[in-house]
Amino acid sequence: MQDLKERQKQVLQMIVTTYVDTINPVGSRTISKFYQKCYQGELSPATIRNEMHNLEERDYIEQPHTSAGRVPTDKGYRYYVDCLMPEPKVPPHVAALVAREYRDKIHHIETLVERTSKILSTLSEQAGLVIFPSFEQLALKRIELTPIGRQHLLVVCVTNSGFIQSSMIDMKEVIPESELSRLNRFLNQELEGVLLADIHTHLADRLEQAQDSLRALYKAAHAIVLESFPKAAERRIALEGSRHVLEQPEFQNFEKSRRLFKMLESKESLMNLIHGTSEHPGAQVQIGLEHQCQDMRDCSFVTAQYRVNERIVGTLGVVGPRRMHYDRIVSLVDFVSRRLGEALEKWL
Amino acid sequence: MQDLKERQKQVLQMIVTTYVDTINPVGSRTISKFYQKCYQGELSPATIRNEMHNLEERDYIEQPHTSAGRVPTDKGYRYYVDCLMPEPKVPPHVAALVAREYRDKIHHIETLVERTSKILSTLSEQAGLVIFPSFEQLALKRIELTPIGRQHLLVVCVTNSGFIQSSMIDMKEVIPESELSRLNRFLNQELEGVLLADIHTHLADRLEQAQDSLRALYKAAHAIVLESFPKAAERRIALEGSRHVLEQPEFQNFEKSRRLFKMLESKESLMNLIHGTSEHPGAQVQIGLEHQCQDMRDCSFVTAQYRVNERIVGTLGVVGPRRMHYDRIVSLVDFVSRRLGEALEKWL
DNA sequence: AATTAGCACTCTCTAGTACCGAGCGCTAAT
DNA sequence: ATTAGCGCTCGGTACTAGAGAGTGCTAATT
Repeated sequence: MQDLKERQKQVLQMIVTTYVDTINPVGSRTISKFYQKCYQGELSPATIRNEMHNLEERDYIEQPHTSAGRVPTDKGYRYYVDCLMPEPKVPPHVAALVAREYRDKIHHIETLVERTSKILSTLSEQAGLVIFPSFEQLALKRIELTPIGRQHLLVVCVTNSGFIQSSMIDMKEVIPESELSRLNRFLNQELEGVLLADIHTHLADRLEQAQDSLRALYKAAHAIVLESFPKAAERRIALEGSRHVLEQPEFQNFEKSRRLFKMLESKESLMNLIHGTSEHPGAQVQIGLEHQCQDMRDCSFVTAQYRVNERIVGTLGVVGPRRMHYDRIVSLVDFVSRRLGEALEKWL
Repeated sequence: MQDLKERQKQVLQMIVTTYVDTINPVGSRTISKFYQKCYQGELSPATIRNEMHNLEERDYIEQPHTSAGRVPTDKGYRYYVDCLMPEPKVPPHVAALVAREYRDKIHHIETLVERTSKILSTLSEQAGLVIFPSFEQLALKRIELTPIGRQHLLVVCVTNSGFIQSSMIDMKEVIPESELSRLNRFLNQELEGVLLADIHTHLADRLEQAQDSLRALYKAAHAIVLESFPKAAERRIALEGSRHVLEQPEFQNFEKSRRLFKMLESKESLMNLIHGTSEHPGAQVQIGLEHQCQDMRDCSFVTAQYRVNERIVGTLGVVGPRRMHYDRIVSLVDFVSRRLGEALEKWL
């Protein structure tokens, strides 16, 4: 694809920005006036019409119907986001608002995540969503076995960064106190520094190579670990402010809003759409059909990974109509993802 | 309010049921035919019109406009729910569906609650909601202090019914192992059988009466309890299937759906609406403006408390348009509330 | 006294029509 | 390469007419 001429870029940019602002298909007259104001040059509507024709031939814009103005296509938005959009910058008052939300101590990780989702939604005026962090990529610091009554064992593990994961397991047979504390010491020796994701295989490997004298110990340890770390921890999503999307004029249409809500309510589909996105730092944008999901063809996603100790632990972002203020939203999502990471690091 | 005549009841009942089924204001002709089918009697449209006139004068039904059929008012629905509705009965296939959802072991309480909410939503074809259980009204069985590293203390408490609540607290100063286990034993002696809600005041009272020798111990215990049981545990709500309400014809109207979603997204308002409801067993119904909330004037709530060991621990229910199948929904909500209670009891 | 047939009236909903205006494409002139 | 001008297309709005559903009222009937 050969690149666009300078003036075509200008026209495309104006079409995108005015369309995003006004929802009205943009006509040549409007652009002509706008051009005068922005670039001091003089261009007649007819000239603009010619440029528009070129842009339309190359699929950057389209007409909803004859005798209407032009509207950006997915490709047009994409070009805008990649090449035309002003450098994303978070305005100070937004930064201040976000900072204030994270200021006071938050006791539950749920609260933190849900609050983040709400921040995204309020400041973007779209739907905000946060996939709950997974600590699979963090290293184990210590593990603690506590008997609860006679029947149950509470397994608590703490990661390097101070996160706690606890679960209760049934014990088939009663393990004496002394045995338990030996097992506990053993687990800590074996597993300190191992990634939570690798604990299973680590123990399984060691069990195979183990001498007979240690086999029993390994076996007990493995059993405990197996039960207390469910293999595929189902990940939760916090979604806030879907009503904002509903309020967009393009979703007045009943059929469209129905489809949208079907999607937003299915956590699995949402997960698929935004979880696989690239690992590069900074925000990614998926525009319209780029994500291949017919039901969401009128929506765009702006997402970013968030990190703890430079390890990716989750994804967050914003869902809105294709017609969105990409520059504002991209900077917001990027900014919030960093703040959430920091908040998690400072958490305990 | 004097009661209705038998035939008026019949007419009102037919108006409610056919309106709920069809969304169309019900005319005298329709009722006349319906009457023939149900009661074998013969009544001309004109007679029905007279009865309708009476019912309208007494505010049980109203006309959207002259020359339209009749529609039940809040008062009309209320009379239907209180006096006319068939005895709520859960059809066997619904019971089976619900039972299946609770059959396999569920590891997290979040999963259990969210699944319940989804059940309510799917089977009612409305929005389902469950307020997370609060264990404040359950008695403490044991409490366990575990040091994590040198900085933190994990406080785990188990209720009579086997529920776990754990929280991590910062320690200002390092407490030696022996001191800690003494404290632990002490806490268990003091607090076994006390309601979670009363733990604070219980310890505070004892502290005041304590002899000097025990003062230090009480003080430490109180400090720990204060930090690990946040005073007002903010309660979460699981809400599923709001899209169903959106799909109802009466919410096609943009302004109405906007108002509805504003409400549904504000957990606090929802909480206020359904939390205060009566403690009687079985489902309660709030119809239209009965709940005094203008933003929800077109909605009804069907809610029920759910219990663990006969103690109320939470509320669940269904939100939908005023025009809903009250008999079906009431039986469903009542049924599910009992099943959730049982599931929680059998939980560990 | 209760019921019913008949009729005039009201109001919504739909379809059809006409018209306005925005915006385009094309051609010919600059 | 740019632009002025013209004819054309098409969505949106306003207006009208007619159909249909349903009522309320009156007078007749049981």
